[in-house]
Amino acid sequence: MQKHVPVTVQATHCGTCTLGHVCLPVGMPTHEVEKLDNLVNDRIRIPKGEPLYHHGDSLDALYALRAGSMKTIVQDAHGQGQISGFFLPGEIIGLDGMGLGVHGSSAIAMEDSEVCVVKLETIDAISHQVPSLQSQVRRVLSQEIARSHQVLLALGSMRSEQRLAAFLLNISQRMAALGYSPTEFVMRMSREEIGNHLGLTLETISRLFSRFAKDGFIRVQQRSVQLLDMHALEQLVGKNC
Amino acid sequence: MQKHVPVTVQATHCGTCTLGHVCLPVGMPTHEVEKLDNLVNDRIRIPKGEPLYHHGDSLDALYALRAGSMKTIVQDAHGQGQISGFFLPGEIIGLDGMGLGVHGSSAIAMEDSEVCVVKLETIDAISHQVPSLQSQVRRVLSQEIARSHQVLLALGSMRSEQRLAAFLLNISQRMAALGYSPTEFVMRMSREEIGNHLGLTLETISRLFSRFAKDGFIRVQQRSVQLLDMHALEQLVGKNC
DNA sequence: TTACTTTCTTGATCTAAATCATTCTTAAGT
DNA sequence: ACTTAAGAATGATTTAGATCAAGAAAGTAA
Repeated sequence: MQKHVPVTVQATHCGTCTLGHVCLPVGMPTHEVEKLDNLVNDRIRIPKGEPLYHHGDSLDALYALRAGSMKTIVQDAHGQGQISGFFLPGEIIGLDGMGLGVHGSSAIAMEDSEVCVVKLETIDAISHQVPSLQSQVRRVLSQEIARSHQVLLALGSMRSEQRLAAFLLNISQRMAALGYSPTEFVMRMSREEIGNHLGLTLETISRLFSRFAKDGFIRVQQRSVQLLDMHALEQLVGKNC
Repeated sequence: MQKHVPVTVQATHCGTCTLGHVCLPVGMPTHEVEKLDNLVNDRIRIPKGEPLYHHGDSLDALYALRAGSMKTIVQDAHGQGQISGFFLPGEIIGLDGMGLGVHGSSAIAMEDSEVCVVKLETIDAISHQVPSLQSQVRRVLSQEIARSHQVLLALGSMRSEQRLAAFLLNISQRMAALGYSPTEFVMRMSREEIGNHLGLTLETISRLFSRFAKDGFIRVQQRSVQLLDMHALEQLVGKNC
């Protein structure tokens, strides 16, 4: 399934990776990060639209998104799926299904992307020398839980406009963490994908974008968004009425 | 916040606990489970309606539900929360927020309950002797992710009747895992709580129960439910039309 | 028992968002 | 450039589920 294009010659180590401050090693002291040289078993390039893995594939590794962006889709038995998350560089993919050893979702590249492959057995091996690694893995796992709880909150108890506002603010925050502008960014996903993720239709998303723009909250041009009034968006999410 | 009622005298160990086959030690060889004697630091009784922890409380342990049932609530900034999950004996609570060290949700007992307290540092300490413990923790964490992805799927892409059917089947499955009847059980939660969890109102839940009963899928009497036609419920969840 | 509270059911009405339908944009291929 | 296709905006209509409202059960306390 996967297109293995191991970028071997000049293998990047966690110690030298520019994403260290947002990826798996977040918060680890520098001298510990340096011990993670052999953590990444492989790096894979995934062309736009191609899967990193599919629902049902067996699993023995997790993936750190190094470049590009991906989406994960939870498959419904007989229907089309629900997009459970969008991923930006430095974020970890493939955390569900670690229990059963089988992926519970599919991961698709939204643009040409590259991931670092971290095998579970490698994690266990390295954590003999670097005990804090285990807690790092726990951290990203629990972050993923917290993340999906936030989506749950949106889907379960927010109205359409609140969902989109919360979504935009979330993207903004993650862009900022990557060092990009929190107020101006290009979204890699279509209206339909946003709608799917938020439990709405593409028409509703489109209308909301227009309305937010009319109200002066944002400026939209295709997939590039500019947040003009983040406070208004925050207020929108906050109010339960 | 917590009512510590350490059941000290005859402390129960994982090795002798009857929930071993569904709880943290699932799948571990017996001789390894025996080494978990000191895993449980404490046991706490939580009376009905009382919190085990609250959103924002600092966190240094996770909890294994030993008896009773609990619900976890994700708090919205200004409004009331969304019930992110219902928990049965043997299930692990408090997995979100492990990253930040702060609980991202609140856990409330739905009936008089008892939990085993497992401190994170104890886990790390014991995993020196029992290396497989780390992967057990990873397993429950990723299970929690998978679980909340299922809820996400329900909230994002199912109609009301499908959500309730999926919910009933899920409870059924977990009751079966505990050795109870999969077709006849008493639910600890109110219509309102079910509705909240599924992103619906209590009226809708009530109407759906009535309709399912009329259609011969189930029999309901207050909170005790009997699944008469599980196949019909499965079909209902499956069809996307 | 009675009174009282909480939970549940059922009906009537309303509304947010879905669906259906059409035009407009932008991008991609020949 | 022209042609075709995919994505997006916007209007018209429908509908699933919310909201409003009123009783009926069931549990609890006096």
